[in-house]
Amino acid sequence: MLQYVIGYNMNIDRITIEDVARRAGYSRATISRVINNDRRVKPSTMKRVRAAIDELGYVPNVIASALSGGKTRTVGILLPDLSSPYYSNLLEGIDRVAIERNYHIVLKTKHSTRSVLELLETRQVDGLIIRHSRDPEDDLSLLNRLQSQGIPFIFIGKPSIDDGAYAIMVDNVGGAREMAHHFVEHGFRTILFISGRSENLDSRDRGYGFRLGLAERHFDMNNLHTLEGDFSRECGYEIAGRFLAEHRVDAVFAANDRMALGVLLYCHEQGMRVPDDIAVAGFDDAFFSEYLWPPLTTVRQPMHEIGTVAMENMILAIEGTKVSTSRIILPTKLMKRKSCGCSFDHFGARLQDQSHQ
Amino acid sequence: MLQYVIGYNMNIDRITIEDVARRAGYSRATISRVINNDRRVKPSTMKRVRAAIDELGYVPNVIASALSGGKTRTVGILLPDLSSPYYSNLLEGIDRVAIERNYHIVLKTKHSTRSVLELLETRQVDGLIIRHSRDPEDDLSLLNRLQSQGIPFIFIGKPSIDDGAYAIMVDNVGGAREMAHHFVEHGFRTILFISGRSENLDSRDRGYGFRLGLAERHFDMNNLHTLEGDFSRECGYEIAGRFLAEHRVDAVFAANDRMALGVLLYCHEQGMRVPDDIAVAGFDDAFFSEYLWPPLTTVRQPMHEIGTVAMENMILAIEGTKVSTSRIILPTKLMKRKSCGCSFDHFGARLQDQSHQ
DNA sequence: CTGAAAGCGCTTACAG
DNA sequence: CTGAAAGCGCTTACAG
Repeated sequence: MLQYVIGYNMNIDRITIEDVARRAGYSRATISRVINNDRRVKPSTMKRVRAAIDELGYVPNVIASALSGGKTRTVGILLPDLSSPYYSNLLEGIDRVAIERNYHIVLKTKHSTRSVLELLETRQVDGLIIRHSRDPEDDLSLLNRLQSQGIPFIFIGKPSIDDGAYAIMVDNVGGAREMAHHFVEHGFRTILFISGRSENLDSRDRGYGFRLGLAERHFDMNNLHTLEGDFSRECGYEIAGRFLAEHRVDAVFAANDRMALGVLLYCHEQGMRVPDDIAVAGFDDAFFSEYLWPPLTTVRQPMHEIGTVAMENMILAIEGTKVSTSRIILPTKLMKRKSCGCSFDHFGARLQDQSHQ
Repeated sequence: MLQYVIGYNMNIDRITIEDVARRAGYSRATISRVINNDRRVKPSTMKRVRAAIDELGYVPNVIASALSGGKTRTVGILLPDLSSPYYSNLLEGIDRVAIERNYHIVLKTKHSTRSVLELLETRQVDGLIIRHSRDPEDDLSLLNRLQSQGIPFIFIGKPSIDDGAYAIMVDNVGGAREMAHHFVEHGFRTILFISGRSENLDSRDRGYGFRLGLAERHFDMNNLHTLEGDFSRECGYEIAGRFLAEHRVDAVFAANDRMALGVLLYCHEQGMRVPDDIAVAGFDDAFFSEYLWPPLTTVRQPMHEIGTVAMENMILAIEGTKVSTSRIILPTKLMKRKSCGCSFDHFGARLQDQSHQ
């Protein structure tokens, strides 16, 4: 039987800074300085202390360190929610770097702002990576706290505050522009673009990039129709229904994959063949996109890389390194699949590299 | 500009146990006892102290608590990996309870066993929820540590050690049995079952349940063909190719969704219509299954509920409550979608409830 | 460049 | 039932 023996301090005599001090012949203070890379310690003692640490296999107790004002080697990750699998790649990227650098990550969702404040107050985390939700108001008290306490934080996506907050973003403009070029290569003459809400920054950038790309290829802009959606599947379905009943276009580009999915569903229902009768593409490369029928051509956000870059920069900030830029924009990748008219077999992903290039 | 002001203890004078003690007119020891629900304190002082805590809005510093042998209100979650979105619902379930009960969760993957040991040694976590990977060897040193230190741990799925370890499991037998009944209702006379590896416990249970269910409905077992797969998409594709080229069956039941996906791909390639020419079903209700074409009939593992139940029991264990069973089995749910021949519109999920019931 | 000492905010035998 | 005191394992001004 599993025994819930609790509370007894069965200390498997852990090696402490005291042990190292004795072994190395220095004070605890010096050992601490070596651990924290204090430049004031003489190189030779540094060496000796390090040797003692290795011999004993000493690992600092971050709990004690945190309590006395040091670091915890832990960073908090704040996500809008966990219900959808949208963030698994992001998390994996973050985790990869965490493992490499021996950091811990504690996961929080937007529902627990109070709990996040507690993390900060008690110094349980050294920094915060924030993927903000739609509505930025939530973050305000949090941001104040972060700024006043001088705790490093990094946004994933456009930050909800302006003044130079650190952020990792995605090249929405470039991604949509590339899609536009690809559409023109396919020879599409009439196109429907379904945007997100007009106030949404991602959607705006994607719309801008798409128009830019079409213009560059001398597409007749009179044949580009634009309708405003809200990023939901239902809305994609509805707009497709409303528009396609009366107009005919060669292709639809939705500002995200969920709306593209809605369009696809409408087409199936109406017996329109994709891509033969009409091409469809989206943006995000969401978790479901390659499994749709037909597999969805889309613009991949490099979520994994966003995670690694965010975490790497977080660690730099925590460890006090000056960072030159406060914003980093990562390139997207056009995922050509069947829904735009490119041809692949049923294992799609496998043959991805064959087309164009 | 974001300022990385680090290391300065800008203590926004946090309220400590000392403040509460003064306010309530008791010693720090007593306050601590109240916080930890020590039964020895007199009800009346309990009341007074609680009042003081409320008035001051005091929140204990878990870091300090941990250092002196108390709890951290943090539980570690150990996952095989984060690369796939398989665990997002599990995480969400865990998180929901964590929020409710004011716990933190720190996320770890199998690649960082050393780092998990560190968490345990320094008492950074009060307990561990473990979703083990295929190969249970990894866990051994970890398990020893857990048992010798008396730290509560709970497995998701069949545990890799036998002796009564706490585990939350899924009713593989019941789920597959229900699928068998459903197959018979559809009138299938010849069936191919693709199992997982013979040593895989999940696969065995599913195979057993499926045969059981067929037998119960007087299915002629001579018309059940069984082939061994390995849970991969490629293998499902291959086996379908090998078998269906020479035999004809009414339906295929794969022991997991990835193999069912492989079967689907093969059918598309060969121009076999699903479900008209052949029905296909899987097990898991993986993240992609409802997005396949046609949407895949499958057995849902209640991942969200597994998460909540695991976390709830973890907290019980941490807080020293005796728990009567060490194993909990949660029911599955048959997700009837188009691939088995049930009919739905393209929003599948929406109409789910209409059939049978 | 290094050490002695105070302190971080709790918990828990030990007395009473 | 409650308090005084020691201690958890670090960090960091302050001296030297």
